[in-house]
Amino acid sequence: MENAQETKPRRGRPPKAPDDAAARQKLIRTGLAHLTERGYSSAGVNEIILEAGVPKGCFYHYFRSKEDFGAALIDAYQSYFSAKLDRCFQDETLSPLDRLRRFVDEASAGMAKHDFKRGCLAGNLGQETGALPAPFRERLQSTFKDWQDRTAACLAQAQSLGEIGPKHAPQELAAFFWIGWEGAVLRAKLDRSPAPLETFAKGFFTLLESEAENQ
Amino acid sequence: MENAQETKPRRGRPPKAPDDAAARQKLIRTGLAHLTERGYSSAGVNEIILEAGVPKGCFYHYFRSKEDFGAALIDAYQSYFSAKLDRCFQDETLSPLDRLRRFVDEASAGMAKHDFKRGCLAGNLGQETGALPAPFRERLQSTFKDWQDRTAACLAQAQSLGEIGPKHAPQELAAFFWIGWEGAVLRAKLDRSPAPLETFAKGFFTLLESEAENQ
DNA sequence: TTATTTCTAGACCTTACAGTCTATTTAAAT
DNA sequence: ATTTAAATAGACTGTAAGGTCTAGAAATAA
Repeated sequence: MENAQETKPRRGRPPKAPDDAAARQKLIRTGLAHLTERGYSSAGVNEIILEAGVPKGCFYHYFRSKEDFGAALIDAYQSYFSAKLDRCFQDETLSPLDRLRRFVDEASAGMAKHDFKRGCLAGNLGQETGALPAPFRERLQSTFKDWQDRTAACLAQAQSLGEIGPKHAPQELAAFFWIGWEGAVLRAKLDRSPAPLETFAKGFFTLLESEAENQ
Repeated sequence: MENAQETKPRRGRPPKAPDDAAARQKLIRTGLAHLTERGYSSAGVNEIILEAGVPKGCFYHYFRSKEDFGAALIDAYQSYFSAKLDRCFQDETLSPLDRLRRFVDEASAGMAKHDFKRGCLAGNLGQETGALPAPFRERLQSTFKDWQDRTAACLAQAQSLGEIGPKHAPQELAAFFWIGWEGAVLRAKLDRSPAPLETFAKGFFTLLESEAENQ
């Protein structure tokens, strides 16, 4: 009666909400650092727990397996990144196109902060598809779809404001953007340089400009 | 005297030229299949020699280590691919821009032949940088530089023939192309679909067209 | 033939890895 | 207090991986 939820209170120590579990969070953070740098296959559970300062039993208390952990990392990255996109794409102080530019700048700064040694988790794992647990594929695809949709919405606004022309569908442009952007992140990592990000962004915005001029 | 090369003939069984060594070639071919599909880290020497039907001692006769093998694969892929580019970019029956289109079509057909399960070796390993033997990085970078240079030469021709405008430098465009193309290959592998290749190619050629119109 | 070297062959070794097991400690309900 | 379950702790296990070793077959100069 006094309990808001209908579940009667069980005896024993109640489980922490996953978000509060410090050890779990530490594992996720450390795991993201490792996987964005090394990918899934060559990332070791032992290394990760060592760096996180969490014992093994604890890892397998929160995650059934490395695969389960990997899936959790994809989800964590996906929501972290969606939030980042929203922050940029819903910034009312900027024009829609400038919001996209803001994302590009922030992402670039983010890579710089780690000396261009860390890439995009979705890109890394996407490339590893052939070596990954099968369920990862769908998760990664829907991740890209999500980012693409948010980007398309931003581009649609730009289009309705006349910042870009009506020549191409926003969805098509957004698809183009994410295809190329992931390639740019890949090269930035390989070259340890922001140049590929800039090169791609410059080309992409040139494409958009031409769209505006040719309408 | 009768020997063309100055090296005096040694006793014992003479080493086969690497190109003739059937076992070595089989290993390279099988290795390329595995690494384009799974990358370096998760590809197993044992699996490869098993599929190649070559005993282990034989592998370590031709290659000092997995790393050495990987380096040989990069070189093999690099020269195989450069030849492919030359075949396209020096096709006199086509206009320069159509040569690039030919490359896109051939590469797309190549991926389709393997059900989009195999990607680009350089792209795969580039993404794995953080987990790779350090010397691989430079090798991969020079691989991309080589492809980019060949592509820039083709675009320069297109520019001198007026197929594209003088707005951007061919090197810049070629850099943009390879950044995005590798991203497209990544996504094509993840999606098991030619769509990303087409989407990127379409956008890229649109960009070039606008270059022509705006000159 | 014989000496010498390459190439083939695969059993074996070592290490690193994901995953298990058994305690112990901590926190809440009774 | 006592009971119950969560969370921490880390030694241990089994296997798969890269790499070594030794032996023999094949090839050619002497």
